[in-house]
Amino acid sequence: MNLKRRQMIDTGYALFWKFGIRRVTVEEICREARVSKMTFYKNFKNKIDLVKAIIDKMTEERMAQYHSIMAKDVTFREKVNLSIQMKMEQTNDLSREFYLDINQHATPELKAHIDKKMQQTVQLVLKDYINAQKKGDIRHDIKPEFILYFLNHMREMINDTSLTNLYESPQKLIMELTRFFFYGVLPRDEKDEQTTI
Amino acid sequence: MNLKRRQMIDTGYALFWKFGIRRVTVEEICREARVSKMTFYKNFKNKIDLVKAIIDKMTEERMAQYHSIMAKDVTFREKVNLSIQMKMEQTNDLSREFYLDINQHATPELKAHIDKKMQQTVQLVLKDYINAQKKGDIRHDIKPEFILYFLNHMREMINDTSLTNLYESPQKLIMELTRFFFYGVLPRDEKDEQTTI
DNA sequence: ATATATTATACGATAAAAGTAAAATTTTAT
DNA sequence: ATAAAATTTTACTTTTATCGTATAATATAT
Repeated sequence: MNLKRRQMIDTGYALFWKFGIRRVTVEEICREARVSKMTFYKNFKNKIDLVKAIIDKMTEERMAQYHSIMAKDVTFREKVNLSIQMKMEQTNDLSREFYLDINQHATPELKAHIDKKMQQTVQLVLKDYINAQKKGDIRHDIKPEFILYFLNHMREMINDTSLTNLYESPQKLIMELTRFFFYGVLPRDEKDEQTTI
Repeated sequence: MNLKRRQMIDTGYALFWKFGIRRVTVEEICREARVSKMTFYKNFKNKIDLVKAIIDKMTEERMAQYHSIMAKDVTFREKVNLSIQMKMEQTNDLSREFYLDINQHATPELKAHIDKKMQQTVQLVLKDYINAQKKGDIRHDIKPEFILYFLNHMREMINDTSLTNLYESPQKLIMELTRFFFYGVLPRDEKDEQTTI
């Protein structure tokens, strides 16, 4: 019966989304989730462990969504368009408060966990792009390792204030990066709906 | 130089609005307001004292707004119309978090202070309505205190889902309430621009 | 009926926040 | 330029909140 677990993850997500991590107490989550503190600590090592579980759930859901897009019977470019859309919607998953607390206040342990998760998803996505390259959907003269590098460093760029300052919100920057990544990769000869100067 | 004081009140308001009172620390307010802790405690007895100052400022501003409406050279009906509009806009002044913390977590001292403030403003508005009644702008057989009660509870009604569900939009409900307020209060013999069935 | 899960309560340890004091620095007015 | 006032810095004590755990009591499922 992991109903309770789900409840804790859901209310944890809701509260963290609103107030960030540090402003929310374990007891508060328990109260909201109608769960005793003991069951909380039976399910999670501590608050950070809950954050991890939440992030895991989020990334799982994202990956499922991503895979369902990649499984569609449409052109690669269309898949790319859909995943851009997806990414845009997902910017709402992490509120500013949640995001700030993770990046500024997170323990090295939590950061490591997030990095690991990122690595995993990156590896999966990379496979798709290597395949796409074989099929000619991506330029042949681009190193897959560069794509990997770029994907790995997107978060760093998002945290780079000199970059974020150029945009009205982190979300806008994420959109820009994503767009740049995809459209910088597409082969030149496949211009279908794009118009030039 | 009460610039610092204003800064503290403003950032205090902003943070309390977002997170409620208990989730915000004095040091955080100082950091945000670019003010040392010492000047905070030179200006305010404690955090609750800052909350009081914020509430005082809010009520002052509201009252100023109200008085500027009542000073206009328009009919009483129009004045009431404007003040109802004003009240509806003020829903954004107190966030849900701020409101909850005040009502659930407030010390008896703070509650007393708020009650006192409320009483003062109520008395002022009451005067206006008693005058209006003398001038014949309001039915003679209605208690002015009841009018105040009704106006004060309009916001609550608008937040009552069982009521809002009856209307296609909150605005429609506001219109309904306003219309109800007028027809129930205005003297029968003064029907000017209204047309009947 | 018995194992398992969950809660309620109480508790000590720890960390965070509140609040104070004194000296150093900056601002402001003269 | 200088004295007075305001503000900050630093360091500190006290208070409060939160964490995390132990235990006994209660509920739930098979």
